[in-house]
Amino acid sequence: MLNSYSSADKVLLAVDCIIFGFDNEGLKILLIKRDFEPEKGKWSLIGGFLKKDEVLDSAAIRILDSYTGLQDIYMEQLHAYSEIDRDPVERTISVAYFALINIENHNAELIQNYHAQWFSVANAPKLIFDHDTMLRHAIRRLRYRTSIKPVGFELLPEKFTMRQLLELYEAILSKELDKRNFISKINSLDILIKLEEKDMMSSRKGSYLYTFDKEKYDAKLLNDFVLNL
Amino acid sequence: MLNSYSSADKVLLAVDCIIFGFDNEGLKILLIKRDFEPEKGKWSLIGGFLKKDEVLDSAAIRILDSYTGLQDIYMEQLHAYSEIDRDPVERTISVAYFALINIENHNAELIQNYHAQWFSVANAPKLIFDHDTMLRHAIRRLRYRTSIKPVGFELLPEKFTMRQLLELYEAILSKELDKRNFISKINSLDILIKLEEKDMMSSRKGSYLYTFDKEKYDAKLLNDFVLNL
DNA sequence: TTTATTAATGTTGATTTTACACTTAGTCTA
DNA sequence: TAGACTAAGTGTAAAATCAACATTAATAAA
Repeated sequence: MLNSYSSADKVLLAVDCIIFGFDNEGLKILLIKRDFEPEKGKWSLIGGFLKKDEVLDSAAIRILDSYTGLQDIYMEQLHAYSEIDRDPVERTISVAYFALINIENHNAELIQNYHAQWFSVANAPKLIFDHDTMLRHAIRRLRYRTSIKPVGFELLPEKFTMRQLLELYEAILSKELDKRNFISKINSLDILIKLEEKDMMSSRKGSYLYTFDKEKYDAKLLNDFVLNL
Repeated sequence: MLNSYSSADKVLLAVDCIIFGFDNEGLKILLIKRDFEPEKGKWSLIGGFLKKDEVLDSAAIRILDSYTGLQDIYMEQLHAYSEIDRDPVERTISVAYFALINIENHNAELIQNYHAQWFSVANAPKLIFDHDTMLRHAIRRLRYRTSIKPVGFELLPEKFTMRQLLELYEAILSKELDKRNFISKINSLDILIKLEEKDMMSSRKGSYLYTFDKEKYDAKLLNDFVLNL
């Protein structure tokens, strides 16, 4: 009978995380060198299995924390992957999540212990199973998400310059943007605070630091914006 | 050990389908009156369990077919829902799919046997479990999807009038659209064939029938469009 | 042939988007 | 301390797109 619970099959459920970071070299992902079979020694997304009494979102949070030591991170469910032989060991359905982290904050020691490593998205190694597909989908989703929600800031330090923000969007979209047009579009969203403070690292003149004004953004109770870059 | 397959928990995986249809009354969904416990007699999305050697997409196709007799239907995975007690009988994770069907094509006898029924999306009954959430998400996704891909046509007959197309988009977006602006935006996509034939049902004058030009659309090898209505 | 009904069609002003280059501030060095 | 260097900061004009709006056309019924 179609709807009988008892006769239905149970399956393994995994969670794989596409962990994005950003630095002055561009958009990065955190990968791990598998130290167990199958595909030992190959590069892989960071993942784990769902526990019986755990919600998918929590599993993703747990897995991210265990590899990076980070909490309170922006994560979003991407898609469930279920090809029969996607994992050669055993039938496993994987629900992919992507995370946006400030690359400076992760626990370096932890990721070293796990043989994890940051790779430029542009020239990441071939990944195991269907992880390349997951990554491709994650980038597509990231482009969409950053065009309607203020989540790009998750990838930057608390205080950032307009140039950093510009380069972040350029990295996400894989295309060059016009500086002046970009700045005026960002300013028209009216969600940044321009600080007194300047960043003196990048130039003699120094450039103003900005910070995302979450209170103001939330107070608008608004629908998503449309950021056409 | 975190990555050991054998010690990981297995869970039940369900697939629930949000089946959209459209007629002159507006956007509809197909619901079923549950004839088993729990929540017997309540309205529910159409669903079933994933089989051991089945891919999620196939399960969704199988379930849709079994309730409507339809094949070759546009379906898209929506999201995986995993709240611990979402199904009170047993821990079940459900992957929701939505389907777009031409409402005239379904097998009426089949859906009658299943006590399935079409409801206006606008005033659908309260659904069991988290199915209301799924429906809400499906509508949001449908709005997005139809704004970038030519999938709205899936909800219409092979041949349709501009008025039908307009009313479809109005139903999807829950807002009125300007007829002239709508038509010129649609025409600028250049993906419809205007037939000689007219539909004489709706008026004395009759209105031209159109059909979606899939060949032309595919031939463009293009990225998604942006339909700003 | 008049009437009634829905289909079909274009223009204008407003807004948004794009393309584009010079000045400024501050540090370094000669 | 003057001049050179470097990235930051800033505005405008032309083009494209969007939004608002009303009349004529075709046909069947009376």
